[in-house]
Amino acid sequence: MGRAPCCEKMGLKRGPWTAEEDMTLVAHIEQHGHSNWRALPKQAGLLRCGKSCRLRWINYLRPDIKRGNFTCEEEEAIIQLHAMIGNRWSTIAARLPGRTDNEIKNVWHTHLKKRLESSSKTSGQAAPKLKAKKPAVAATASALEGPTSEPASSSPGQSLSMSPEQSLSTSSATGYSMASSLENTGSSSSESEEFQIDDSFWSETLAMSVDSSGSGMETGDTFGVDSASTSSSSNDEMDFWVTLFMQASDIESLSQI
DNA sequence: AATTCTTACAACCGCTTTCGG
DNA sequence: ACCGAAAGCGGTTGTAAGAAT
Repeated sequence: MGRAPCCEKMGLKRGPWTAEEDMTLVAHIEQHGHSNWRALPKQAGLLRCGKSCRLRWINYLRPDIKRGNFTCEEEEAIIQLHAMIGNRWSTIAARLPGRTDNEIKNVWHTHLKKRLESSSKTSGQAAPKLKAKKPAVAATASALEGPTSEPASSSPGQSLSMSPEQSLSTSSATGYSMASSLENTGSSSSESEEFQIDDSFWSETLAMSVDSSGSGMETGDTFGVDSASTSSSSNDEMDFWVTLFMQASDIESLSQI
């Protein structure tokens, strides 16, 4: 089937967004919504393709975006979730209110991954501290951030309600809690191949877990997701499995004592 | 002070999935 | 049931800013 080109490239602007474009996009979405991304740039008078507009809105201009450095809890959550479900950035992002899949992906590739790699090399030793991150660059957005925008440095406890005990007790310094606890259970799989769950697993398990989100576990609370609570049922189902894995990890780590 | 290297992040690309006719 | 359009997603790239030399 003939796939539609991602966008007509003729005359459309690319590259970094200007503050003016941002304001135009925000104003248009606030007024008309974004029911049709394809048509939106034309309606708003932007020389961008709809895809670019959508990305800019989702990753940067949305009012509920939380900017600023990731908290330890958030990083820990990313590491754990990634160990469980792999590169499903949008799913991970759904667990971290205010964070986008793109942002999480970037954080993973830029330092979480490196941190894990270096700590696995120096197994047992604490991962070397990464140098302080530069303050979040919000060049154009800073001009847009109104009084309603969340401060860049929201309180750690606020972003994730997962308690330190919950998040840290299950994890070694490397963050490979799930992997290590599974290995400890006798799983012979190596670190690289542990927890390779294909999509069929998730589709099957999610299909089986209908209504399982009400199983008494505070799944939403696990990561303090208020947005997730209003999202699709598939997120609830994912909640269940995420929580299940984390609890299993807890049990395993307890059994080691 | 100038240059080079490294890091962080915004944005793009292309594939897959979903939806409507 | 089929097809095409649109949206969603993850991988990758480009580049600005900071650090190191």
